[in-house]
Parts: sequence; C-alpha cells; structure tokens
Amino acid sequence: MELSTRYEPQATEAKWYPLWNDAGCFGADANSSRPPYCIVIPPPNITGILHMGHALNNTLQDALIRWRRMAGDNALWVPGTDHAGIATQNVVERSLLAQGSSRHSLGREAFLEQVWQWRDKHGDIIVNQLKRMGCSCDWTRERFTLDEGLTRAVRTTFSRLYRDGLIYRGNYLVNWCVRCGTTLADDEVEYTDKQGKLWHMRYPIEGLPGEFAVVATTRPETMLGDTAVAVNPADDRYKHLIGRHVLLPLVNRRIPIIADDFVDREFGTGMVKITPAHDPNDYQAGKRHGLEEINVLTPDGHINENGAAFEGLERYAARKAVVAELEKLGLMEKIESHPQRVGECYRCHTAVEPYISLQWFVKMAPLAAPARKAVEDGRVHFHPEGRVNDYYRWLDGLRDWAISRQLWWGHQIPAFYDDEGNVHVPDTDEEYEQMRADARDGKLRQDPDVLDTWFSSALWPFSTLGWPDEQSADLKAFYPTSVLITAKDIIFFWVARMIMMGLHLRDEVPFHDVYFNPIVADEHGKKMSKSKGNAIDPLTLMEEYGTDALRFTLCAYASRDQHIAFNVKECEGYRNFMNKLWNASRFIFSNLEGLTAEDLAAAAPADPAARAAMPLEDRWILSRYAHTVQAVNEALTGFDFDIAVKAIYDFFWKDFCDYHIELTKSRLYGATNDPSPEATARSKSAQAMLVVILEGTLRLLHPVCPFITEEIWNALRDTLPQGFAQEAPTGQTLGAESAKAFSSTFLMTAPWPTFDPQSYIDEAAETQLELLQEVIYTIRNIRGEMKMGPGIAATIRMAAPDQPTLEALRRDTAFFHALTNLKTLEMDMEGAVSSPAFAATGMARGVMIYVELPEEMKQQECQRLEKEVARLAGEVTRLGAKLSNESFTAKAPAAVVEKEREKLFTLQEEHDTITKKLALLGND
RNA sequence: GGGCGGAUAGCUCAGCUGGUUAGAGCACCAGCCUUACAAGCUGGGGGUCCACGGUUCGAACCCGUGUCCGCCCA
Repeated sequence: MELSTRYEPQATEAKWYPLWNDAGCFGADANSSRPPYCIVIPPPNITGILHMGHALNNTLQDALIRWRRMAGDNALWVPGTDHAGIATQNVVERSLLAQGSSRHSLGREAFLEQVWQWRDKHGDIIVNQLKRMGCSCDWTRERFTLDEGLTRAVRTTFSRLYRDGLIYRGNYLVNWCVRCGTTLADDEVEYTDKQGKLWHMRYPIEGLPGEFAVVATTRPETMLGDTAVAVNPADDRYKHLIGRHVLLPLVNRRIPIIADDFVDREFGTGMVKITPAHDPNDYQAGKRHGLEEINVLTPDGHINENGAAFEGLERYAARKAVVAELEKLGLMEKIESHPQRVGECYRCHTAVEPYISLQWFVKMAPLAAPARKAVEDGRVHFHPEGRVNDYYRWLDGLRDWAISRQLWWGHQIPAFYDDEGNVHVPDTDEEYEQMRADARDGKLRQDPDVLDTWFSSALWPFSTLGWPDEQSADLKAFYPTSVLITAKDIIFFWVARMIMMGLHLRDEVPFHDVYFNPIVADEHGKKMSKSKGNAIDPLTLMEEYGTDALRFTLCAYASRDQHIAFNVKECEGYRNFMNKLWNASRFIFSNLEGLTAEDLAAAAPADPAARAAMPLEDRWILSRYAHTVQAVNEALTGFDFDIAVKAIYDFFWKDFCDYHIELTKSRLYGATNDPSPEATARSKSAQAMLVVILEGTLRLLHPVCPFITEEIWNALRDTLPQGFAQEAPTGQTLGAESAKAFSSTFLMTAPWPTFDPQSYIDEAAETQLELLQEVIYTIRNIRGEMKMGPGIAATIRMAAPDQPTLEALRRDTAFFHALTNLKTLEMDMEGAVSSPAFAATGMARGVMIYVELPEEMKQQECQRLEKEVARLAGEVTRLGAKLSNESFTAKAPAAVVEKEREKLFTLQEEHDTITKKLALLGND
C-alpha cells in the first residue's frame, strides 16, 4: 500500500465518524448485563459555538467513555443542549429589532415560534462541532432542556418542591437586568472593577440650620428613594444626631437618622444614606428598622413616578440631573474618584440594578444540608479534592434562589392564579392540562414568567434518563451516573444544584465523581474571552494540526493544575507525534510479507518461561509495553490524563521507535539474504512483535486519538493476510489478543488490553537493555564530540569489568551494529583487550569503551577527558563529604547510605580510570 | 478585604508520600537527505527550582513570612 510520508488528518477525520455512527457504535443498551458507565454531557447552550473550554471538557469525556466502552462497560454518554433562556431570547430579539419588530409586537406565541425556528436552524451548530471532534455520544438519546420529557421533569419538580414547602413566591430585592427586563440569580451577576465616583451629598438636618448630614454614594440617583440616614451607634462624631431627621433634598422627604452596626465608620463620612429598595445592605437595614421601601425605577431602568421632577429619565441621565441639581443647590460637598465593583448581567453585561419585585424562590437551606453531607461522607468525590472548599463555602453562604425570569423562552412557570388571587400549582399532568385549559378559557391565569434555565439543568442527570418516569429503563440502568466532567467555574451554577435535586427528588447522588477540568487561558495565562480577542478557535487548530493532535494536546495539558496557559506551539509537537505514529506504521506495513495468523498467534506468550528464548529486544519491549498499559490504566482511573498520554508518547517514540524498531531491522532484513528456516523464523517473530506492539498501542491511544488510530488499525488489518481475524486463535499470547481484537469491525469497539501487565514485566531484560543503551550512548557521545560523522565506520573495543557483563555484551553484539556505524567491534575482559594506537575513552556501567581515532584528535580527546574528570571529581567530593558526615550515616536509612556508598565507589573508579587515561595521553 | 491555586531551562509544562548529577517537548548550537519519518535522526549547551527564614543527616518537595501572577467570593 502506498501511503504518504506525512499523516494528513483531513480525509481520515471525515471518514470514520459516519461509519461509527451508522454502525451504532455510540449506542448503549439499557438491558445490558455489563457494568454501566455513564456520563451526562454538560449541555452546551444552543447559542454557543465550540470554544477551547468545550474542546477540553468534551475531549476528556470522550477519552473516558471510549476507554470504558473498550474495557467492556456498558458505556453511555448522553448528549444534549440547553435552551439558555436569556441568551437565546436576546439573540432572537436582536434580529427582530433589526427588522423593526419586537417580541411584544409579535406576541408570546408568535415570538416563541420564531425562537423555535431559530433553534432548529442554529441550535445544533455546537452539536455538529462535537461530532467533528469525534465525541462518541449516544445521539439516539440526545436531549434538549425544552423537550417534552424534560419539560415534564421541570413541572414535576416545581410541584414537588412547592408541595414540600421549598418553593415560595414573594416580594424581595433581586438582581434586575434593565436591558433583559428580568431578574437574575445571584450567580448570574458578574462583577468587574471599574473606576467610579463617590459623591458626597449634603442633607440638611432638621432643627439644626446650616448643619448637614453628609452621605457618600456611588449611585446618587438612588437618593430619590432614600428613607433614612444611618450612622454607626459607636461613632462619637454622630451620636448626638441619632433620632433627629434630615430633609431629603429634591423630593423633600423627612427621613430619620438611625443607628446601625453595619455602617462602616471608615467609609466616606461614616454616614450613609439608606435606600431599601435599591441596595442589598440597605434592604436588610430597612427590614431591621421597619423603613419604607420606595422604588424609584421602572423595570427598564427609568425613574418612575416616585422620582418627582426626574420621572421618565433614564437612570444615568437621572444621575447627571440629580448631581447637577444638588450642585446648583450647593448640596454637593465633593466628588471623589472611587474604585468600585459593578455587577453586570452575565448575558448582556448591562449593569444590574438591585430591584424589589415579586418573584418565585427556592428555599436553599433544606436542600443545601444534604448536598453538603453527600460530599462530606464521600458519596460524591471531587477531583481535585481541594474544590470541596469552594463547594462548602458556597453552600454555607447560600441565599434563596430566585428562579423566575421575566422571559418568554423557557419553561413557563406551572403556577396559576384565579380572580381571588389564589395560587394553584398542579400536582399531576392531568391537573396541569386542566389548568392550561382553564387558562385558555379565562378561568385561570398562568404565571407569565419562565424558570431559570439552571432549574432545568439541575435535573439533567436524571431528566435525560427518563425521570420522572421511575420505571424508565435508562434511569434504572444508568442512574446514578458515573462521573461528571465540568469546568470549575460552574461548580455553583449546576454541580451543587444537581446534587441537591438528585438527593431531594431521587434520594440518590447524581454522580459518584466530579472531575473539574482546568480553565483554558491564553498563553499569557489570561482567561480567554471574545471581548479581549485572545480566544483561540479549536476548529482552526483542528484544521491546522488535526483533531487527534488537538485532543492529545488538551489531554497533555490536563494535569492537576487547574489552569492551562494554552500555547498553540504545543499542538505542533503532538502533531509530530501523530506523524511519527503514521510513519512507524508505514514502516511496519511494508515489512509484513509472509506473516501468518499462526505466527502472530504464537507471539508474546504470557508464560515467562516461554519467553526466555526470545530476543532481548522483544522481551524488553513487552516489559515496557506492560508498564505503559499499567500506567495508562492507573492514570485514567485517577483522571490524570496528562500522565496517560505522556506514558504513551514516551513508550511509542523512545522505546518502540528509537530502539525496538531499529533493533528488529536486522531480523526483518536478514531473511532477504538468507533463506534459511532460522532466518525466516527470526524475521517472522520480528514481524509479529511489531504487529503486537503497534496494535496494542493503537488500542491504548484510541480513547484520546480516535481517528488516526482507527485509520491505522484498519490499514494494519488490511495489510495482514486475508481471513486473518476469522482465524483468530485463542491462547495466552498478546499475538492472540491482537488477532482477536481484529475480529471487531472497528478499533473503537475492540477490547481494551486486558492481559495482566505483571506477567510481562521483565526487570532482567530491562536492566540488560539499559546496559546496552548506556554503552551505545557513550559511543554516540564520543562520536558526536569527536566529530565522527555517521558515514565513518568506527573501530570499537570494550573491556568488561566482570564475566557476567562481558557475557551480556557478547550476547547482543547485533545491538551495537544496529545502532551505530561499526567497522569492527572487539570485547573482552579488562586487561585482555589490546590497546589501540589511539582511541577516545568512555565508561558506561564499568565497561571501558575505546573508540579508535586518528592521532591528530589527541588534543580534543584531552579536553574531553579533562571535562569528564572534573565532573567526576566534583561528584566524588560531594558524595565523599556526604558519607563522612556522621549524622548522615547514623540517621539516614541504611539502604540510602548503602546506595550512596556504591555510587561513590563506582564514581571513584571511573574517576581514577579516566584520570589515568588522561595522564597517559599527556605523557605521549 | 477573604479564600484557593500557581511561581522549576528562553517558552509551555512534568517532578505523586523529602534520599537526583532536577526532567520532557519546543526553541538554540553542531553533525547527518543512515532505503518509516527533515513534522525526522544523533550529539551538545542551557536551571542559586520567586525571595528570606525555619524543620531535617538531607528540601524543588514540609512549615512560616514576604513578593509577583491567576481564579473565585465579598
């Protein structure tokens, strides 16, 4: 097969997804007896497009789900989207505005029809992007928060909570977005630091002509709604004023001067104005002191009828007007610049107003306590564990949750009012339908508001599985789900609420583990945002480097650190890895001639005795492979994605490509010149081993890099003889495991490596090969430093320090020929090796190595040895000092001391030997 | 202001329970088109592990203080 020397991801990535999907590879089976493994996707919102956070989050989910699926679990990844009440409504309203229309001119029904149209047209953009990334979601179970089933879940929850006394309606101070015309939950308000102003205003004190109460404020227009002035009761400056009244300017209202502990004596003048209807602190103070709450704003942010002459002014225009008027009256003491935090709507970034209105709330305290306990007693584990502190702190400081939104797009609140003002909340679907009918007939009126989108998100882990139908097969099979993977910035938005709802409604936690994936920032560590213009588009990266490379990069970044400074350059390195994988595979494909199913079946037996006769490099690579499988299993189990991918990277590139493949070449090529049965057998064993390792690595890597692995794996099978998989042999060999894997249609449905890594770990082979590696490294090092190009064949002699080492070297002389250009290689015991005319000298594990060189290199060799002696002398001194320190030898563990002694002994020997060599050279 | 996390090579990051001569990739330097791969191969240079104290025979790692950066909350 002719393959390009470079891996080109585009065609591969386009090819496999539809094949997998059409073959039903993504689907889970609710009736399976295999152990369930379920992840529900954090539903992206329908107005969203894929950003780096999504890319990371979904790569990790896909890696886990593909891993568990291969490992034999009944793996289900439930996909879906959320309706994003405010965001979606905003998008459609903007386009209506552009057409000179509005939702109000359309009316509720027609408007909703438009939104649905918009969602049908644009709502699956992000879903398609997830598919482009390779996400193996079960699309037959795709959900949308406004689906009939999920809507029923929302209605059921509302009734349940209402009946349980956990939902109530009342007039309270809430966060109000004047642009969206809706209330917001506390955590939907984002705060930014701005340079604002602090206005010091004078309120004339009644009965004390010429004296003023000077209050400082950042929002002067709210003074129209002031109903008191407050001082700290312990503030001696103002004690005498407590109980007096001031005359509120502009509106001429007589309001009291009260004392309250909450007043900060250091802030401003130490006197504050109290505006209960427009400030959270003042609201509380107002309740404590029974103050009147005077609302001065209209829902769209204009001054209302309570604002006297300022009625009708927009809030910022009113601010200017109020300030100008006070200045004119000489009531503005001073204006300072003042840093302040401004709360903004998380969807439209308009400054939020604290605003009193009639809303629905969820009582949080009774829900928070069990949710806290579930994490405390380990029914839900957080990874990294430290995140529990955020969770606890949020739960502990929780205020009731404002759930009604003055929007049309969403779940309309299932509460109905009759003419007497009674509230009716249906308990059943039948009651609900009846009330809807009554509402149409005008007998009842349904609450016009909708529920917070997060209200439906909180139900997602079970609503997607069929709840409230307790008999749902999916619910029975997959709830509680296995793990939730999410970004930590929505820990409150929904992790906590899902736990609360899961516990309250189903008496069970919604998931056993929560893994918080890191936040992806730009290369300078700054959070990515559209407004900053530092956002990286994952689709661009996929096009440039390939999806697998991007996925690999994201996994490599997903360490315990909760912050990723994403550097695009990293993708390049892992793109190169994909290319390496590709080219190693090409090499293997072109060297499989003559390999049979029997050859493969016999390869890599689990029985160590059966492996004893195998070449060192094969025993070694199997041991390395076994370590890698073990490392990957452990890493994925512990959500250490970076460790998993780096283990594969190092194994494949450094062990397999750099050494094992190179070492098999002589066996592979040997058969072409030598038709003997022995040579053929050697060649076939090499071929089989290459297939075993490549095939196994592809399976290990598949969860992270699904496309390239599927491509190569299929190409590998196609390269093998016809009927290969059908003859899949059984038996305790990795060759048989690979052959069996090939009976799967796809790699994605092939089994995860299940052999016991322990049985393939071969410490003796590893130690032996490390000796050879060190020797070859020493030779290459000398060649490099002595400017001996690869074209020059070297004459090498080695002197072993002892008989076992000599035997080890002699057993595998092919190793040296394979890895460096040799003319002659001689080896013997120390003393038995004849000294060459002139040679550079090196030592590796006691083995003396001579690389013959022309005499004129003597100068360079002296320099090289001097450097080496200096290095060794330094080490010897350091270790000597350590070992002559009595407190070290007395207090450190014996094993540590012994290790250091041995080290010193070896170093001392090397030092002395090299010193002698140097002396000899100098004497010439 | 409170909490959490981070600070290790020019850059991006590993370094798990203290016992290393502190690692990788990229970048850099030198040499190689060695019949899988120049997106490659081989070798090399490069770090008072933020600072200062402390614990310890021994600290990148543990404790304290400070500085800077990031995130969250008020």
